[in-house]
Amino acid sequence: MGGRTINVLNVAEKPSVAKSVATILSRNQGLRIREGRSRYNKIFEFSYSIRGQPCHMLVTSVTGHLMELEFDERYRKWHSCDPAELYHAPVRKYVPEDKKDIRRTLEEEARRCQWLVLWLDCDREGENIAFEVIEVCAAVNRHLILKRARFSALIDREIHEAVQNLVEPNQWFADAVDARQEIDLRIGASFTRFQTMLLRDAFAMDSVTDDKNLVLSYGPCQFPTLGFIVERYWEIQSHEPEEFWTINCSHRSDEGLATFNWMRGNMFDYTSAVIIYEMCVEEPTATVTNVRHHERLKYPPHPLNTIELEKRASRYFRMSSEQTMKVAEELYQAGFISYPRTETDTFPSRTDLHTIVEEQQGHPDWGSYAQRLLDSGAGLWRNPSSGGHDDKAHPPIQPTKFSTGESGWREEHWKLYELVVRHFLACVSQPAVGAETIIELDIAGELFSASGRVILAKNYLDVYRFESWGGSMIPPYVVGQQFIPTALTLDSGVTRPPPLLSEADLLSCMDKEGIGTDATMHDHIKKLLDRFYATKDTNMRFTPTNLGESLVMGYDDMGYKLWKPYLRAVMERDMKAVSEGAKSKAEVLASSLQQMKACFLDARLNKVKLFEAMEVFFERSNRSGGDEQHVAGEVVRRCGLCQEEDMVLKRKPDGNFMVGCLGFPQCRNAIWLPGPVSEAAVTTNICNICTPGPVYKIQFKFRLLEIPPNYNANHLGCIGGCDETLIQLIEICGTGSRMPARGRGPTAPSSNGYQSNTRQGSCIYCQETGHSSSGCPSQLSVSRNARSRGMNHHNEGTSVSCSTCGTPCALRTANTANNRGRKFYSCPSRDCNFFVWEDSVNNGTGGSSLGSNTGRTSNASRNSGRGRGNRGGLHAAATAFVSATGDPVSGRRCFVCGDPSHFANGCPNRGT
DNA sequence: GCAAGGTC
Repeated sequence: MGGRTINVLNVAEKPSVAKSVATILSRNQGLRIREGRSRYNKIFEFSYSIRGQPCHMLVTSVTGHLMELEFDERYRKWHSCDPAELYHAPVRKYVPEDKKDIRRTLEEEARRCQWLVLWLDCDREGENIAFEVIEVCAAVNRHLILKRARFSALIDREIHEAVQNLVEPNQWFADAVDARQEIDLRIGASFTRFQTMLLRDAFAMDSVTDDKNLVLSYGPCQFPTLGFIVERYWEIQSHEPEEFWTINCSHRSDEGLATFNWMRGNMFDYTSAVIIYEMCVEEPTATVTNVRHHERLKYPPHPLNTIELEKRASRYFRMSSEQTMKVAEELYQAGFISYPRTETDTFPSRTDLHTIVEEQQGHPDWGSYAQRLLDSGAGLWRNPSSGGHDDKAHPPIQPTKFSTGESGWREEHWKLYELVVRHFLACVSQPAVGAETIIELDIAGELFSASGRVILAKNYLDVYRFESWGGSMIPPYVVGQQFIPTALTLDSGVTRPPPLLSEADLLSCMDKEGIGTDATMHDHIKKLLDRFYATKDTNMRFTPTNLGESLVMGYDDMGYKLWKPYLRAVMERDMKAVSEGAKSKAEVLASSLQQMKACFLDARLNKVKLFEAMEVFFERSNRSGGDEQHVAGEVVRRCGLCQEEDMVLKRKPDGNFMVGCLGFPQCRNAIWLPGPVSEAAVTTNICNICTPGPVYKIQFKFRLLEIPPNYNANHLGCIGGCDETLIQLIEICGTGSRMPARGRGPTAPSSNGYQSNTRQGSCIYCQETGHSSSGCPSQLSVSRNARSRGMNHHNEGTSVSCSTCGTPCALRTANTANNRGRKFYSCPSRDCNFFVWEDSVNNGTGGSSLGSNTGRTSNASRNSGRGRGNRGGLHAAATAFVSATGDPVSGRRCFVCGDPSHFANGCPNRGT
């Protein structure tokens, strides 16, 4: 090799990498810097030798993608074409306006170079950007020789090795991204245009926003993210509290107080709990059966990556992920922390951890801790653990410059810098050490246990002030020791639904299901807020808006998983196949676009489902103009709800029949007819049972294949409530409509149009289990108006407000073994524990068998939902069997009625 | 006026 000097154009993904590469390769010798056409992307120049070839090196950068994908001009305008055409409309890549100056720099420099070396990040997106750079440069210099530098970190050895071992750019990687971009664009644009144009003007959405240009966007990342929020919301709505019982024991001695928990945990059968409890009270002597001591370690966190930074900032400082990334970016730009967009939670082995700690020694708050870390005699140092993720591009987030705070910093800068530093110091520290004691008791054959913990060494907890480790003292006990408990109580509680999703929960869901990347997750969350699909409360928890819930409900009723993460997962698999050469880009594009187009066309055919879902929450707008004309039909009877208009038989555009009030949308009385109806016509035959009359009978024809064999295809039926055949067919086959019930849990099947109607054992009208549909008090007529926000299918009114927080409480129906059918009010607010049985409100006792309105489980037990065996706190629950003197033995009396002449299991007043 | 992905 050797010979005359060649010009080499080096291009990095961002200015900071260009600077690092240039600094490392030039060894800071003879490095010249000049301006490019764009403000941020400088050009570095120096001499270098690649495998003996003398080179004049020019190092510059882009800022991420240089190009965007867009439809051809003819398809840009929303009304320019049918959205279905967007699945095959021509697309092209172009350099957007704000990137044109970068393109000019590349063109100008490429003209005078012989080689182009691509220093883009070594991931799929980076490879794709590499080809964008190639496209621009090769267009002005056909003779350019193209090379790719592969590096995994910006350190000397890696960079020098990379430049001496240049490889070919990887077309497969770039193709995978091309496919992803095209699929995202076509699906996103087609569904967004479709649902925006369909719904925006059809419904009065002033309650959502005054913005007349509201866009109802659909995206393969934003919708699954919304789906997580809605799903949790539904789970909460459909939660049925279950009453449970547990025995608590406490013992106060000169040494202090010990609280023992029943080892059976929570028992859901009242009678069994009472019987066991009475056995304990009859023989209350406690014998200590076991005393165990052992050492416990609490480990520091793994090195910090983006998602953990976002989650922790949300938990510790209540910062949104979007805000966190903005502030982290600013700290990064100013050089205080390392690159904040990283998946890596493992320090590369060559990281000089000691130097980073040394830099922090002078800090007034954590400087002395840093000094202790460096003192080998203190034994505080520990080599950091590995979280097991490495994106091969960036290290974990760590401090890169010492600061005691800068004049331009806001509170968020302070907090985030402190988090990054303390997190780093924690990572290289020993775990906290605790001594735990567990004491086990036997009372009448029942086992109880208590535990205590003493922290022996705080270690990393000294610097990581965001975490704590509760220590609780427990008096000493010895095996064989006996005592009479100070209190032995039978306490009750009810299971609580899980909480709304927090921002940290949401990020975890997205991470787990592969929705978005660490650099974009916060964007998707913000988009949901910007689009009015969800709101975030002061506790950083997300609730879907009516709009968000309607959209998910609509697609769910079509039976589509468009709001689930599967679509993205399939796409991710396809991308992987393309990047490995197992499938071609064209293959993946053709198959997934064909599938998505079919899905789109089908969704459009079923658009009535979206309408119905929207009708649950929104009034029809006058502007609707009749996109969804209801065909006027024949009168069946007078509307019993508004008593002003007639109910008429209609066939919906999807082919299903219903009887609806002509007063729609003011009156929403509607009766949905069985799905298998193929024809229906109102006759002059008047039902002689149903009142108020007249109710005209309808001649039905059913599709034989869709109904059970013992039913006839032809049926003269009545919709007034007397017709068992009709009721049974609706129960068996479902209606053509979505059901009035919400609160569907994740287990609800939805593979066919009838799924929500075929659940066993519950009434199809009101979804309650206490009666069958033929005995439903609402009969066939269900007012869709009742299905408003915040009321689930158990709601019967909102006449009680929470005495704790004032929130109106829904009246619901219990479905527990002991209280089936019994009504109760419970506060919908997450942090409120208000609960009261309706009968105790009505008879003026104000309390319930739970002893008080606050007999709730604690926060700690909520996450487990129906958590059998959960030991959540029950401290405020009924205290049933402790005498005034504190001696349980002398105070023996029936738990149920208080009579000392018998126990609860023989009580004549006890319910079953 | 649509997506998601880079990054400033």
